[in-house]
Amino acid sequence: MTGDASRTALARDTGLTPGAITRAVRPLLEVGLLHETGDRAPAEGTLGRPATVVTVQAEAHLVIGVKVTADELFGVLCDLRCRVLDEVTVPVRDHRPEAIVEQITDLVAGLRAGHPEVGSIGLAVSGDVDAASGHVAYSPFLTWRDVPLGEQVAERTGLATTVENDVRALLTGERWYGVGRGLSSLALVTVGTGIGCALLVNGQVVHGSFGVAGEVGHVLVDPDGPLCHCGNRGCVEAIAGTAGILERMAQAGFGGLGIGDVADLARSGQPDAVRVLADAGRAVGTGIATIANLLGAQHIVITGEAIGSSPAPDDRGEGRPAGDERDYDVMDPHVRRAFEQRAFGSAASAAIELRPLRFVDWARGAAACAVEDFVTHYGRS
Amino acid sequence: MTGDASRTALARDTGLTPGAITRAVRPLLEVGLLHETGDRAPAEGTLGRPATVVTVQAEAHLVIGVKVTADELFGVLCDLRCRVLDEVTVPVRDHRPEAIVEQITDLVAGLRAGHPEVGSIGLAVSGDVDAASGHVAYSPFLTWRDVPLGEQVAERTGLATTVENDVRALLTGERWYGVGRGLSSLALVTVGTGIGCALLVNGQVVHGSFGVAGEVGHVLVDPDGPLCHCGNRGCVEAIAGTAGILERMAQAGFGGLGIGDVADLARSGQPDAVRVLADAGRAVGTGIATIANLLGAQHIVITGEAIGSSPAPDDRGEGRPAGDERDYDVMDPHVRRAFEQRAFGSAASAAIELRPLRFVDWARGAAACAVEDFVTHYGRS
DNA sequence: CGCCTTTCTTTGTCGCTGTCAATTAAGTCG
DNA sequence: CGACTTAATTGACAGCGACAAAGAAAGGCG
Repeated sequence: MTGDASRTALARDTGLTPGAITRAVRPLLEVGLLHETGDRAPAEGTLGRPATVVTVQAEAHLVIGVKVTADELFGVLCDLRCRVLDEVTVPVRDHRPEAIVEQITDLVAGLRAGHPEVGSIGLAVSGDVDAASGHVAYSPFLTWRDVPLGEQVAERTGLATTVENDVRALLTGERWYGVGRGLSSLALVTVGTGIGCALLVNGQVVHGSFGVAGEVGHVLVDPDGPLCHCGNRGCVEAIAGTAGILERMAQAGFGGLGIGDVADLARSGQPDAVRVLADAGRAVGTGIATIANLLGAQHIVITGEAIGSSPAPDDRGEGRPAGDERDYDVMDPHVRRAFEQRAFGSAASAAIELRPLRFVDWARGAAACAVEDFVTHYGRS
Repeated sequence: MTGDASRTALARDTGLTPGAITRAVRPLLEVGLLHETGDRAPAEGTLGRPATVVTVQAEAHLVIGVKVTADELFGVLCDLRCRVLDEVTVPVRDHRPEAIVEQITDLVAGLRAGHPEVGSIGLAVSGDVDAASGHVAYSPFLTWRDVPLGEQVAERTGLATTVENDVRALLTGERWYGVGRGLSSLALVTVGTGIGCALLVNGQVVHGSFGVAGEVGHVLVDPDGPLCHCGNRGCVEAIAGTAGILERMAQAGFGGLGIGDVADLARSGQPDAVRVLADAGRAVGTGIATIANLLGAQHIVITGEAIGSSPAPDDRGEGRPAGDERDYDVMDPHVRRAFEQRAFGSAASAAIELRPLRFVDWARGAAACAVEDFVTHYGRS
């Protein structure tokens, strides 16, 4: 799955005959998408002819991924293995579609300079995205409705362009290049300002019949809970989203705090902060258990601003930079306890994993969508 | 999708060339699985050569479906279109695996008599079923663990045998032969003793990584709600399952009632019954909204003992037979209101449909699984 | 050292599917 | 009747993959 394997191993993994592999591999070697490493495979000690390892020539085709928000554009240049070769951030001046298309075009031109191998673009946008047509049906943050973003960027750049919802793009990245490798059932939950989610079921990303899916943020946790922006009470997001947490702290007399301050207060034992973040953790855990119960998810990845961006959270609670938005570490035990309590039967076997998230990861997800498209459409049209 | 179509129509629907259809259809005509009706297709008024309609010869291959419970076996004889040709019910004397296999063998022999076209069997069992291997991993009601039911029945009867979880079997029947025809996203919710659910996502039935999926009965509705047998409080099933409803009525001083009595009381305006069933309806509606929010289900079918078995509920509330278990009609407005309230954005576009359910439908679902297996495996081995 | 065994890889042959582009079939309409 | 229209069939061909035999590249061993 990493792209390094002997032909025999490929035959075994794919269920095809060695002969079929030879024939499938040859043209790809010729165009340079694969190449043989000098390595002789399973090292020493074995009899017989040593296997020659073939691997993807990751630099043969480069892609650009862009995460589009109303404030900034995050762009990355990736190779076929979705390794980030270059990255750039651009503030958004004007978030009308034409202006964004213009800025994306410039950003792409910049990343593309000196890299003629760039062949496709992936764009990640929050909201209701129709990946098939490349249209952004509705994006609240950008205040867009039915924008043919894919077509426009493809026309301006001359590159094949894929558009996808941002969380689903992140899931795609994780599924092919992250912890989700080889899994056919995966849920990716983002915890931060909002509580988002993208789902992989039976090896396929769930898009939802009406463009809506994975709305774990609006799972009910407490009918007497705080009011959510969706109009209901007690949604996961109303309890565990940043705004909800700050609101409840303000009600307890702690106005004007940042989420990092709340986490710090909780770490130092302040009862209101401890209670509010415990409630938030239970809400997230309940949402995750609901996913596990309904879908039988094999693996659940939690990520988002609340997790932070460095691999291991600093457990000492000191030396943390000002404005740090991490609060998940405080919530985590409550998340897990609520999950274990509410997961039904063997649904509790789902593995929960934390994954720090940097902003480039969103862009990398977009790039992963572009790679996926390139790989699946290769050879056609 | 009903099996009646001209070759041209098939070509359009499948995306294949007319020529490919001709070649695909011919051998099936020869073995008698398809046949040409004399009809000339799109009736009058059109130019050109009239199309000849081909249709499945439903009687060419018959299947037997059996729903296995700890009390009774329900068996049906179906044709390839899953129309029920014969049905039989047998009380279960002894629910140990060997005894059940024995009874299934007898039941099959009875339905099979005089029908040499019978070629496969479908078995529907509640609990954790591994459809791939035909093993019943765990069935609480039958108190079975890891029973190789498929193998045993296949050996005894000499017929290809498919085993599936009962609710998923019902979904399969609905998906191919019921309201779900042509849909790629469907949720089937059963309301009665328990609250069950099976899900179709991206055209595939969700089995869950650990054999658990669709547990909408254990979605949280109210953290202060009644205790559920799963150990938590306020699950949908604890509030809207038959046992939960009766329990709450008993707490209000109405002990010893049946579910039909509760419904009748509610219809006559008795406040406790009205409240208890309204709570139940809201719980079901919340569960359904959760499915819609997470999966973007296109269509939701509600069925189960609570719906009753005749096509249209008798609205006058009189002349109902004693012991009628229908209570859903009282719950329905609350279900819909809760659904509309909690469905997020366009997830509310999901169509909700009621479907009366007779016990033979369960068996027919099992038959549908057998037909599905026959169709997909036809031509191999 | 040369031959044997083992394992990986390639290649020739074949069948299956499905496309493409005629060709044939069966109607309607003027 | 002949032009037109749509349906169905057919032959030629291409792609994919199975199967089996052959070739290649090692190590072991007499």
